[in-house]
Amino acid sequence: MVLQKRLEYGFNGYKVPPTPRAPRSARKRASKSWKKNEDHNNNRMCAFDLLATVAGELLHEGDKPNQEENKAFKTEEKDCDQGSCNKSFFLSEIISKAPVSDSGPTSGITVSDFSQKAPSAPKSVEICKIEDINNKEMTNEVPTNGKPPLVNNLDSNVNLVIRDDDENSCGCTQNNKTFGPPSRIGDRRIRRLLASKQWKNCPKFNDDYRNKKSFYKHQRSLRDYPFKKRKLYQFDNPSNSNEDGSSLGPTSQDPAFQTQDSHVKLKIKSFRVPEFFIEIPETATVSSLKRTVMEAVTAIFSGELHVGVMLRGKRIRDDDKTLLQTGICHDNKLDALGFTLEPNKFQDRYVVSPPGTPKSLTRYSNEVVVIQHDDAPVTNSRNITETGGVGVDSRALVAVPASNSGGGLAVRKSKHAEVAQRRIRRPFSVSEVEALVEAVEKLGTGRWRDVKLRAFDDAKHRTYVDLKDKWKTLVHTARISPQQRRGEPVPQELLDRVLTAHGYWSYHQAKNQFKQTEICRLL
DNA sequence: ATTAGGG
DNA sequence: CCCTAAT
Repeated sequence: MVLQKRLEYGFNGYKVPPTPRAPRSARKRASKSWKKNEDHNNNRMCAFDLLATVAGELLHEGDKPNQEENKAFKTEEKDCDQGSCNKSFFLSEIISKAPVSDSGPTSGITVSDFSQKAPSAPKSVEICKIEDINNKEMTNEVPTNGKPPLVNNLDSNVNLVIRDDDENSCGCTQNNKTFGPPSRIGDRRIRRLLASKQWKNCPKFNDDYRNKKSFYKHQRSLRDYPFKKRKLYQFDNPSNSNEDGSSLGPTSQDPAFQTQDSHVKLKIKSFRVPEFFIEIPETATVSSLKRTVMEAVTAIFSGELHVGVMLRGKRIRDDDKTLLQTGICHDNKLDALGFTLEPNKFQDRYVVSPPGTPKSLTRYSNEVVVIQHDDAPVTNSRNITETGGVGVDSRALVAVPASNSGGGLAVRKSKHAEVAQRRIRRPFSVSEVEALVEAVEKLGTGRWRDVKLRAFDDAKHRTYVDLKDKWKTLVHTARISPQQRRGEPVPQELLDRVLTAHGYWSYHQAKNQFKQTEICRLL
């Protein structure tokens, strides 16, 4: 095509802007310069035909390095869906459907007989010294959550497609991992290109873009956004206070259910808790051991652990469906309903502080925080001490029962008290860094939402902003000398990959951005 | 909601 | 991590 030739010529002839989105002022300037050039336009081609052509070309450009330039980065990647092969589960049974009249708990689900043993007996708590953990860690694989396929996840068009094929298999699929987006998300890339702010600054493009805008908006509305910032002052809406859906199903507070709905009684016959570790002095009493275990279990249950609901072997993904809609109420067969515990992907272990550890260090929050030690060697004496005196490792968080302040009431204290607590610091573990690097290698540095979805979907406390920030510091860390680095050391291999990926993507991002501006010049 | 960047 | 501007 003539046009493409011309474009290519243009690419070689002009200087690539160093920073895609550097200073806002610069961007403004750029947009002004485009306005100037508007009059030079004499291209007859329909704007959208041109865009389609160009988008296709850009797409090709973006994919090419996948196969050629970046063979060096190819590695193998596993996508495991463990939703159905998770070994930790509740055995449960629907006993009966009971009228709402009996004065049960508000959740509508009655849980009983926790102590009974069943085929899947509770896993015994493993107690070991903290030094052992590092050794064990090498062999202990933490199960990850089952997740929808990544490719689908990336494409908003198929985001809502209900998948059946992964429900009953726990086999791992192998994907090639390379730099650059896979071609299947191509049309999303094109959409992104078209929706880019660069285009919006292009006067010629603008009208067409506006026409398409409602379309994009609709697409967005179909997506379910992964997380909402917790609002602090929601006095008016007590039903919102339950952050992570600790009530299963419709609440009986809802008047509609009070009158019409039947309750479902469940008996959970046994449950298993994922493996966790406890550190406790040899001199501790049995009762304090009990207490510690209880603390750990409580923390695990209310912390970063997901509960999955399975019905007849299939995972129910839609949290908003009622029990009635899902058919939970109808199937009275034993084992029809199951609950899975899904530990956080990166949650290598739980460690609970020994009794006597001061809890005053904890910022209150309305969620239970799990004490989590990193495997970084403790270099100072501010480690956990038996006296519980001065020091708790700075990485250790003390569990605060959520219930002790009336279910999050503490956070929503006063309308005037601006108690938007700074979130607790949670250093990235090496495995998290690894996941981040992998995701950025593939997706680039400008798609943090996708990175989040891809690699941190089940890490509720990691927002895409966090990931972006972490990448920023990683790049910085990689550039400074190892002596200047602090915290848990990141393997040099990872840091190298950070720099490589960062270089790769900043180049390609700049290149693509430049193409857009050039194309706009021609319009 | 997301992205980018400064604090 | 937080905050904000701009999308």
